[in-house]
Amino acid sequence: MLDIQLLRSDLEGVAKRLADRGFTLDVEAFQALEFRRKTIQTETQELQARRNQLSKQIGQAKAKGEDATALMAQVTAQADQLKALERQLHEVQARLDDMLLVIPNVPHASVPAGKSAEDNPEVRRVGTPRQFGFAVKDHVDIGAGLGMLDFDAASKISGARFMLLKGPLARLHRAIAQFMLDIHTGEHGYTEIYAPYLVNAASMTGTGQLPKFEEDLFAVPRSDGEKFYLIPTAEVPVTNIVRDEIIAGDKLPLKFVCHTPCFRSEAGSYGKDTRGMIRQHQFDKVELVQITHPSRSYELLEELTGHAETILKKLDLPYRTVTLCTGDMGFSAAKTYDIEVWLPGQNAYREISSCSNFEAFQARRMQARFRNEKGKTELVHTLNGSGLAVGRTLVAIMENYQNADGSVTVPEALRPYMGGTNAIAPR
RNA sequence: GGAGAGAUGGCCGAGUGGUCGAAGGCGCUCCCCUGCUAAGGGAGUAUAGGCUCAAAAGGCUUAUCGAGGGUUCGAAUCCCUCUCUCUCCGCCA
Repeated sequence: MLDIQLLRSDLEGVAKRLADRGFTLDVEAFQALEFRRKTIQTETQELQARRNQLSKQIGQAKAKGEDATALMAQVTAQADQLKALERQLHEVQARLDDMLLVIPNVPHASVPAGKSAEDNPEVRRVGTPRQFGFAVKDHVDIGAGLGMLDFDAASKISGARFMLLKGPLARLHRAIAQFMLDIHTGEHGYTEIYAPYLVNAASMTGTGQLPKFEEDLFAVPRSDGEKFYLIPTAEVPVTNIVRDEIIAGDKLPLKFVCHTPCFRSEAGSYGKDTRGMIRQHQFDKVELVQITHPSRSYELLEELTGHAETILKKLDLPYRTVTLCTGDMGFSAAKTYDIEVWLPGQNAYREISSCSNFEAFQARRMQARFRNEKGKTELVHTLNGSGLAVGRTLVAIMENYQNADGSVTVPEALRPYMGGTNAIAPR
């Protein structure tokens, strides 16, 4: 959520910056609502002040044993009008809130302008794609050849966009997550979190998934008529740890790492990535979250992105990092780096991590604050990034470490997690 | 699933219809005293808004005692609904 003060003071400027990311801010509608709010609020508060004053006098009069009926009549006379105004004010403020909740974040000044993914500048490229002396297969064929990746069973059990792993490949999937958690906790100073996979609407609103993107989420009904939402990323439960909290300034930054399954309906992505495990309704991810002092959030975004990249370096997977341009950024982000891993089966770099600084956008929705140097409360900045998507890391390993005989070499860093196994071979 | 208790400021805790944004304590900040330490004395210390002001300072004002609704001239206090927490019983990985 943007600061309403910013909209009041620089509406045209905000509209212009939002236009860069393809969002049209309805300036007239905002101004009209603001004008109404101002008028009604002023009038309401005047009547409230009058009521409070008269009520006080009534109290004093009664204490002295005097007759207060005249004063009471005065309050009664304006009661209906006040009630009507309070109701209107309530309604206008709710509408203003609704409007604010669906306005995306303003891109940071360092974000390059652009319309789509094609305009994302590359920041760096690390590692060299391997030369294969044989015809490379994609992970679907490799998995089928191994007899350890079964989409038929998954579609029988659940439907499209699910997968089932077996044997050593399932273990490799588990090993990847364990490895990532160990690196981030042991070398990067993150605290491991285990969090709920079902969350309430307030949490989803806090991080920005609601109210605008409900169709992207899975939900389960509750007996009380409300619903639980399945988390689309650990960002949601983990960032909401600090919702409605005031954190001591010297505790910042908070650094959390959390491995969870992620559930996405993938509405509107029909036909995209239908082959393989690139785009699933359920996938695992190790997520990094930082809660920071506003003055350090951009510095820490670089650091966090580096933490995610470390995993790829340790796995010896070639990748590149791009800055998302204004037109390609997510709703809540002020700046995002995508890390893309090389997939020989697709002959392309594909997203495996997305690292963002949300500035105070989520913090304002969540009322997540800290006590600053002056002892005043101030909104924190929130950051997060995948460190990394587990399923896509598995894909990358299968494709980059494939051998001519259909086996897959286990990257050295993962062997301790695989009981010392060097390779996964067809059985 | 059944029965009961509770939710107040950064924290603890008082407050059952009137001048209560809220006693007291702790914590924190500043000052004083004391030749270290410890102790003592004083002052201050919630948040979010609105209007005003060129801006800042300031001034006026509203809301907030788990959430929402209601009663009342007036609600932390009374009524209703909901949420959450705790205790006991039952069930359970």
